[in-house]
Amino acid sequence: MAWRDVMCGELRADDAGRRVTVAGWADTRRDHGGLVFVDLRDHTGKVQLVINPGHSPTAAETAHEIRNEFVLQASGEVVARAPELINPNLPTGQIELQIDELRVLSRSTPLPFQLDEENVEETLRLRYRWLDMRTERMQRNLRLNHTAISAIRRVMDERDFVDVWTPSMTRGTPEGARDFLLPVRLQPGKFFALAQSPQLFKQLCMVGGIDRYYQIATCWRDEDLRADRQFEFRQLDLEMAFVEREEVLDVMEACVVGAFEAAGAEPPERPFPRLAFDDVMLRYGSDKPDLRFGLEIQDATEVTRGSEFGVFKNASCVRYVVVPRTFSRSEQARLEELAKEWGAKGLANLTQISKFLSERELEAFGVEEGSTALFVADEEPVVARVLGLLRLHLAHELDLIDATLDVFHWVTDFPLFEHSEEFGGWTFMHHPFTATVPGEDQIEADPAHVRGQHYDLIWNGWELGSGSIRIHQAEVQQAVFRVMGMGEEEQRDKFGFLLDALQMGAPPHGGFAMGIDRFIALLAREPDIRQVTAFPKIASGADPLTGAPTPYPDSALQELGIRLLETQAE
RNA sequence: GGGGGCGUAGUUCAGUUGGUUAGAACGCCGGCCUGUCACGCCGGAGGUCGCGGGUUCGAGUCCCGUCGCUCCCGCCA
Repeated sequence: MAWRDVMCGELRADDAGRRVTVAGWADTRRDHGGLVFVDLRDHTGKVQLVINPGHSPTAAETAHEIRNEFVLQASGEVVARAPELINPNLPTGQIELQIDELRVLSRSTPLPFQLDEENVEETLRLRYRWLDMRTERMQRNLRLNHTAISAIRRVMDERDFVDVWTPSMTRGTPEGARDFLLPVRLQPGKFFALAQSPQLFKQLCMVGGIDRYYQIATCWRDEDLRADRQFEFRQLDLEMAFVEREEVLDVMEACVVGAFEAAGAEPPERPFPRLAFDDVMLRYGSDKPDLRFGLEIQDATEVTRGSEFGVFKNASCVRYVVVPRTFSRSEQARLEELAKEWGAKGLANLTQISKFLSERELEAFGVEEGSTALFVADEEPVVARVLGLLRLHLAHELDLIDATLDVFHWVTDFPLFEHSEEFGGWTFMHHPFTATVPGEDQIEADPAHVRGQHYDLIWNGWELGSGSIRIHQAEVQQAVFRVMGMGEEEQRDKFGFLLDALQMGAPPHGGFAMGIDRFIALLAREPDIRQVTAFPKIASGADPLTGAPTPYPDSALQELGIRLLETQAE
């Protein structure tokens, strides 16, 4: 006999009279001594079981044993409830099951936390994730995860993308994020790296004539964990041959809209706005600005050139935000303290420095009564970053964000290179495979001003992902490597296979990679990706469920040619 | 590597200027209960106040250290 022939949440008034068998978890029991009520739950919902000793004495005897989260199988007749007994809070509330057979399939010890309790400490939820997964929230999130990915796969299918599997164990990329290293017994002293992304493999697929590649690819990066970052995460990774930027953006927008529709949410309007990097850095101080609120940054550098105010006079960049309220002395001090934490030398309030400023300057700022202008003067990147973070901080603190909005936009026209203090030279801003927006001849002549055909997708200030049109000519790729200070030998060593491929008939191509987990967290209205991940790690980098990572015996390490430092050995 | 927050019963929390036996709700255990649906009523068990040290006649409360969790900065091509 089948374990069940109907799901708990499916029964309705017109099922009255049917004899059914249901199975699921005891959500709540109300034991009246004689009569016992049990709300039986599965992922579709709950249904009330009525166990009446007059109707079935053996079932009633079993019913008194039931505790929370026991797994039960129950058979009986679907009975319409009398009008005064209907429960309007339950979709199945018009009926109940009059039970004549009841089996306990599995018992449960008392739980470490109650499933309906809110604010349970997350580490405890993760330690017992199998319980947490029974909650409506986690059921909804994990199913949304599936729904969204299914919708995206449909978009990919419709557009003739081919799902190609690429290796997880690959060659390290020391320039990027920190690699997870993987020692290998057959090659002692050498390491694979877990793929940070399938970037180079998908480009090789283009050279290989796949034409349109995609993959829901797992990626690994050994960096600190955050609300939007885990060690391992999934990307919608795609690449297209013979393609222009707009075609890539069109595919990505179709994926986003497709996922929204599948989730039953109101999709954002297409096309998403395209904003230039220089523009967003100036106005929002970030390359992933949250556009759900204003507080735009204003530039004052022209006006303050030659200012009497020393702080302004000596700064290469002066910018400010106007906040529609005033701040107390202590509030101002707190903001300045934050600005310093973010790297500014100070945070000037117009009312406090006005006596140092000229008429011309004061007029140019034109701040209204009841508003506050906050200035940062420094090198341009510092000013942008600090005001960008200040803008976000104030928006949260002053509750300026309309949480019902979904603002998608693209950021385009990124610089190809940025100057690196750390390396004392040029380094790429996103990755070194991005094609330029004309001006290949400028790559070496004027690296500071070369723009890459790179684009980021932003949702409410979260970077969902990025892509670019790639370099498909070996000479151009080598020019980029040279700007980064990479000699011929190093190029061959690290990227010889790519350069070889680019010399054997590489089509123009481009693509994108979107962080699926971030996307789904936002779609689920969750504050972090752990809430949409079945078994995430906590911020310390451990898995509270399995206890991983764990030490290994010396014998295993020896086989891999690894010896721990004394400080690490237990 | 740096900064902020938190840590009291199984869970979520309260705990006054430092003062007698550290409380509540839910959960758990026992009893009663045939129309409840967050069932109700009666009774009960349950605490290394994260850990270590200090100040004090006296510390959950103050100080120092440490551990854990968390958010942010750095980092994340």
